Amino acid sequence: MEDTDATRATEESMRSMMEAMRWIGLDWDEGPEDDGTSRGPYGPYRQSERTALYAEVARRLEASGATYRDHRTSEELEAWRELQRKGGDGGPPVVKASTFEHSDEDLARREAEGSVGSLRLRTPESGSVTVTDLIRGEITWDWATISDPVIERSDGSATYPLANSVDDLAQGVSLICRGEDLLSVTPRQVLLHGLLLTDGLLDAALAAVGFPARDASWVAPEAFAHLPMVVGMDRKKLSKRHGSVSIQEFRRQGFLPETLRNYLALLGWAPRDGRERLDDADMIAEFDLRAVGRSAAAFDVDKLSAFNGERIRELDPGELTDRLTPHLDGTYGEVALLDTPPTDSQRAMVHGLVPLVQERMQRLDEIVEYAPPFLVDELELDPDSVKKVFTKKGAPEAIEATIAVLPDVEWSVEAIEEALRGLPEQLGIGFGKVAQPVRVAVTGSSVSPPLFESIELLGRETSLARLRAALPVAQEAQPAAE
RNA sequence: GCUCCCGUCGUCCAGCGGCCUAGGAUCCCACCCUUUCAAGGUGGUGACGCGGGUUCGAAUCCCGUCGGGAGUACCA
Repeated sequence: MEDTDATRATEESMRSMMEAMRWIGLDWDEGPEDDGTSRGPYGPYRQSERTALYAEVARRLEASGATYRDHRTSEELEAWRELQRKGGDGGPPVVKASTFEHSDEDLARREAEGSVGSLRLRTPESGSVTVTDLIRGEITWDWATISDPVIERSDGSATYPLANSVDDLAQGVSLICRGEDLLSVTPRQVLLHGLLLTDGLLDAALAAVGFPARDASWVAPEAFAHLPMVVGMDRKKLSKRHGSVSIQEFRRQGFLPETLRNYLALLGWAPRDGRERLDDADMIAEFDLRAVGRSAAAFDVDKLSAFNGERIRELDPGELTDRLTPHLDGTYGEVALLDTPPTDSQRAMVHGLVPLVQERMQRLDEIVEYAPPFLVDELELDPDSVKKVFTKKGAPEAIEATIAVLPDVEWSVEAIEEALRGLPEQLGIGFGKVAQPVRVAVTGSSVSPPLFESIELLGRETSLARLRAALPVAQEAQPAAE
């Protein structure tokens, strides 16, 4: 867990990240646990708990001459960079020991003033590095274009380059797989790996601070894989709503974790046979880093939604009922249509509703659009639907006829359908002219789950009560007689 | 500015010199089905950034160009 930046890595943000990973279904064999402990033989696994190791390594690196101290203040550095960028003496802002190391006098003066300075790693002044990336192939940089990184801040804390390089080796990391944004940081990482392995520097440091010894067979990580960035539909990187925050957001919106896993795997990759619908076993069996694409992928919520709807339709009704519950009891939203936990009758109602809504949902949170008529005592009629449907000629008659026929039908979907189907002929109008007014009366809206099923689910009493209550509204809405 | 990366339908992928008058998915449109909304079915619009090469033949190889992205922190 990379929490070397104390200002960003709060207890809360770390917890939220682990929760998000667990929800989406990513587990780990070795690493931190929720309760603050660790699991695995090469811990601790929070970088904030490994500071003694980093400091020990830094001392040894310093003693070996691989580093130098930089006493410049942030202001001095910023001014220098500004000058360089503007073309000051022609070069880009590359920090190299050759031009940056303090003279003996300057060093003495700064130290006398009490400055500690930060610790920079000396990178080669010339020559080049080539790293092999599983996704991008060979990439080469000239060392002259690479700045000497700060590996220890003036307050003594380790920075990401040091901490990660140490942990790569100390914890036996075999594959470094991360975003493309970290590609340019790779040269200094391999440089550090080499230094840490030289003369057993890391092993000695590990022993000195009492951390678990490395397995002797570990060398440097076998491979790097820099994955393409995921960007928004506007091609800008997913900054504002990224990371754990948006994962929790997807959860609230009712995306299934298995949908997210499937969709995310397809960003930058596709199985050989081109199938898009993959379960975990498929992905584990077929995923191949070498087949990952190299260009940034835009996150398309429409496509995600389509996938999600497909998976919702495949859930069995009992499972869907369970998954819907947190969207109805106020866990994820402000609307609480169910008690917590739901009563037996509430659960039965949701269970009965599931077959009616399953094929018309893309996200679980859409249940709040369908459920109210079935879970609420006092039905409110949607004004737009009233205006659109009740004003039509024949609406009150259709409702009256339904009221007349409903008390005596056998209470089944089929019988209800048969009874209502008989009405158009009797009234001399089309079936739509009957169904719509009845729909609005019973469900409160001109858009609802299938009518006969809805009536059946609501029950004879509730359906009749709603029809009777709506009748005067429909009569009122009729255009004045000429 | 400098360094590195990338460039096939709006979007995600397939394509690895001829099977491509470029395929699938999503989106959009039309039609069918239909009690509303969906779901489902059928069909359709839509792309190799540009310019040079190499080759009998290029989306596929090479060069250039343009465009996009990332990095350029005592953040990670």
